[in-house]
Amino acid sequence: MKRTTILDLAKLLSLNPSTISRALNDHPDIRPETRNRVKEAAKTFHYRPNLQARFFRQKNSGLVALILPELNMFFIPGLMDGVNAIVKDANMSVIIFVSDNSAERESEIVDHCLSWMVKGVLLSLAENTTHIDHLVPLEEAGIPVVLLDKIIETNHFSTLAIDDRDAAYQAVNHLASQGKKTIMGLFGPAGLSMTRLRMEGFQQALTAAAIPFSTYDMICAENSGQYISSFEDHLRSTPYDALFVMSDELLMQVIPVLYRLSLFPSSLSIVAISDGIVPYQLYPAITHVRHSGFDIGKAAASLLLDHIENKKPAMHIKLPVFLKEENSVF
Amino acid sequence: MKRTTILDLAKLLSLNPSTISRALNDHPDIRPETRNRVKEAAKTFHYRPNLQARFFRQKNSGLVALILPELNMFFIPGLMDGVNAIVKDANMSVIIFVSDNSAERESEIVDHCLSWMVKGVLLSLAENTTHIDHLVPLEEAGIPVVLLDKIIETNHFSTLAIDDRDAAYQAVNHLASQGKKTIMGLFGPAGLSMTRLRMEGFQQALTAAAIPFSTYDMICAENSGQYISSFEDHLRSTPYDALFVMSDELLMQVIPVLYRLSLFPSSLSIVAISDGIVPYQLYPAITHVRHSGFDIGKAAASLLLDHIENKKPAMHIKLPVFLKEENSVF
DNA sequence: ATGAAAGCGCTAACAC
DNA sequence: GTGTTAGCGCTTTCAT
Repeated sequence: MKRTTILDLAKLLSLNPSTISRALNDHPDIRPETRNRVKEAAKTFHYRPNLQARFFRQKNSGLVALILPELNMFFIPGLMDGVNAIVKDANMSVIIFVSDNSAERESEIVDHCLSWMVKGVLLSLAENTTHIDHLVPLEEAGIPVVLLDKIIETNHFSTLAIDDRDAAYQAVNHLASQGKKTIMGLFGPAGLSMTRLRMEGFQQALTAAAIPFSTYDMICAENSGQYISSFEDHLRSTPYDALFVMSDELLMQVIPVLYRLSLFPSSLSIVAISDGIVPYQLYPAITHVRHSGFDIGKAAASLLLDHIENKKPAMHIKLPVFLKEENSVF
Repeated sequence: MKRTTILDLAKLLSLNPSTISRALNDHPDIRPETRNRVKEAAKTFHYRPNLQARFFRQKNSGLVALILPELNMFFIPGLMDGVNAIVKDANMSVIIFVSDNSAERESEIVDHCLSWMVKGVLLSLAENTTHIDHLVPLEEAGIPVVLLDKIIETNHFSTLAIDDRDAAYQAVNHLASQGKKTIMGLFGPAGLSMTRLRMEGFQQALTAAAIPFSTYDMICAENSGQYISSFEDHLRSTPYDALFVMSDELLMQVIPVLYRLSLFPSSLSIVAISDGIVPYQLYPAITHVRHSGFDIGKAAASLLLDHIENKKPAMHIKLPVFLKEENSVF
């Protein structure tokens, strides 16, 4: 059974294809009577627009690309939800790509987005992406890009992330204000700008609190989780009174270690940067600086739509974050 | 700067557009020499295929739709990852939709998939979807559908999920084999077939172990989490020696309650159906029947591709699950 | 091994 | 307010 097309409807109603098209798209020129006739016929004959044809004709795609380095349980679902909420309200759809944290793959995906003629790109960078040269073709094609979460600041594209430095600062400042002196910071991959900023915030807070700082108080755990065991050895041999953890991912890895060493919940104060779910799995709940994937997704998608509609200069947005303090009383 | 098209290349090389097209697509008819000339020109002039045009011409879209009821941190990221892994290897892309657990929205999305001329649909049903009438148009259009995770069994479409009944059976059987007698089962929304099957497995295991069963030993928590508090009251007043939790989502909600009542980790044995992450956040880790969103996503996407390539009858696949026992020794 | 030509379904000038 | 017409970029018969 062939699919009903605009031409079919045109013949059926002895009208011109363009009239059908206009009627279906609520063009003001069309008489309401005609419009209704057309829409009725469309309904009875199960007409469905061929988006492929429409977008081809219109030289755009109604698609927003979301490129993510990986799909994990932290942050990503919320982020996607936020993106989706905004994009669907703009009558567009989300086409999703995963770079598997590979800069080369990311580059291929960007190419593919060009081929798809997407209307915009939301991109969270792969871990080993060190420059944004591969995005130049998007810029040349006039396709707006918003970098989110894992970003590199550049004049060419807007970026949106939380205020990483301040997040770490607030967290560590809280520990300092509790009188904690020996503080261990646990960080993610050292290559990420996100990590560097959080390390800066960490150090700045220590400095501000006049807490003597040595590099031994920071550990960068690369992706694998194998570093966690060296971290365990370190913890075993060195007494800390507080621990700063820069992400939910690390928090989740480190918690079993702390249980094993009986450092949690009793002797070690913990503060994390978190989306606020994992901290409540623990008892007592963990004080954390709260961020939200959903908010970031929403904000980034809104910004992208803004860029799609109005050509405007790139901007760098830092979403503020707030400390969510938990009572550590038993 | 206009985008380079096949026509541009044709003029440039004094060849016919069709030759260019064939050369770029490695058609065997084309002489290697010509092919290389064309590909070189394509590279130097930054030719990018217009997928919109190609797919329009070919009457398909290179898109697989993934329709999910919601984006949560359990299961979904893994599922998406699995889907994506398979789909990208088949040179197709994933277009994602979220039904927000609304049957009406799901219906609209299905319509939209038709308009997109997607090559196949992976669908996890909304909570209040009770029939699959809205999928008939897909069937009529010859677009394969695979229902996954949240499913309704039907003759019309393939389904893929874990063996829910067996998962619950194994879990409760394990508790029974440990000599547990008073067992509380915590379940999700009663409307889901997934829930009903897990309840069946729960009861069957109790029956098999000759454990007297009363309906008071089961609670269905509807989505909101407000039921959790009534569950807390119930737990406070009734002494159980074991708890079965049917999902990670519930497990995560219930853990803080158990801590609060001091039922965990000491007095109450817990078994859950889980993807195996949350159980290790706790100490001691929780014995669970392990399933995997990634595996389900991969299997469902593979099945869908199979349906896309070869017209074959619908099948119902139940992925097996296994008990992952943890030592509860302190 | 390459060329010629048609057409996928839709929209947007431009006419009337 | 509706019709006419052309064409988006690509693939694919069919012919040579």
